Amino acid sequence: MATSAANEELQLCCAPLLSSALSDDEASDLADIFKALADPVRLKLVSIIAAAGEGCACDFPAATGKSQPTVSHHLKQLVAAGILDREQRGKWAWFTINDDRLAQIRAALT
Amino acid sequence: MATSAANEELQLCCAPLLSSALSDDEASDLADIFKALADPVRLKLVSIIAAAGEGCACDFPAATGKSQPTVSHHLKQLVAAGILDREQRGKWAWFTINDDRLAQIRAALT
DNA sequence: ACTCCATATCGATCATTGTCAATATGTTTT
DNA sequence: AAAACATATTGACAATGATCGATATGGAGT
Repeated sequence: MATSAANEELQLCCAPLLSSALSDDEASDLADIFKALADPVRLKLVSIIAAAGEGCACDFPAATGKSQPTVSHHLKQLVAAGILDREQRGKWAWFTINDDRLAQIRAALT
Repeated sequence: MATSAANEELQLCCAPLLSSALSDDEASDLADIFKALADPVRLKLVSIIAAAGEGCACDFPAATGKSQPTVSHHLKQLVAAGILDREQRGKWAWFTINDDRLAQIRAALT
C-alpha cells in the first residue's frame, strides 16, 4: 500500500513557526494540530494516557465526566491529528501517545 | 499595583501535559493557550513577526488578507495569551514575540 | 445465530468564534 | 482645536464545534 496523503502530512509536519512567514497551507495545517490540543477534555485524555502509559476508552467517560459518544468523538480527533495511536484489544480500544508526533509539535514551536 | 491574577497565571504556566493527569483547571488553562494558536491567521501573524523580529499592525491587513478589525481582534488574543508583546510607537502598534512564553508552551508538551 | 458489551456514527441543539461594516478611541500634526 | 490617520470596540451574522440521546456497528462468548 502506498503512503497516504494524510501520512505524508504527518511525516512532513511541521513548518517551524518562528523562522519564516508561514504559507497559507502551512498555517492551516499547523492550526489543525493546535485545534486538536485546544480542548480541555482532549488535553485531559492525553494527560491520563501519558501518565499511565496507555489507556482504555472504557475508562474515559468516568475519568472525564463526559458521555461515551463525546469521548469517542474526542479520541477520534486526537488519532486523526496523530497525537494518539489506537489499538483494538478484543472489544476494547486502547490508546497510547505518539511521542514522535509530540516531538514534532514541540519542534514546530521553534 | 499588585500582580494581577492573569499575570500570575502566565508565570505559573503550564502544567506538563505528559507526566500526570491534568486537573480541570490545568486542562482549561492549557487549552486556552492552544486555542490562541489554533487559527491560521494568528499563526501567520506570529510567524511574520518572528521572522522580522517585530511587526507593525499597519502591515497585517495586507499581509493576511483580513480586515483591520479582524487583525486587531487576533492580535488582542495573542497578547492576552502572552504570545505577543505590544508596544505603542506614536500612532503605530508594534508587536514582538514573547520568547519566554513560547518556551513555556514547548515545555508544556513534555 | 443470538446475546452481550464496547465503541462508533447520526442527528439535533447550544455555545463559541471568525469575520466585517460601522463607529469609537487615541495619537500626531497643523 | 481640528483634521488626519492608526487602532480598538461594537453589533450582527455565519460557520464551526462540543455535547448528548438514540442508534448502528463490531467483537467475544454461549
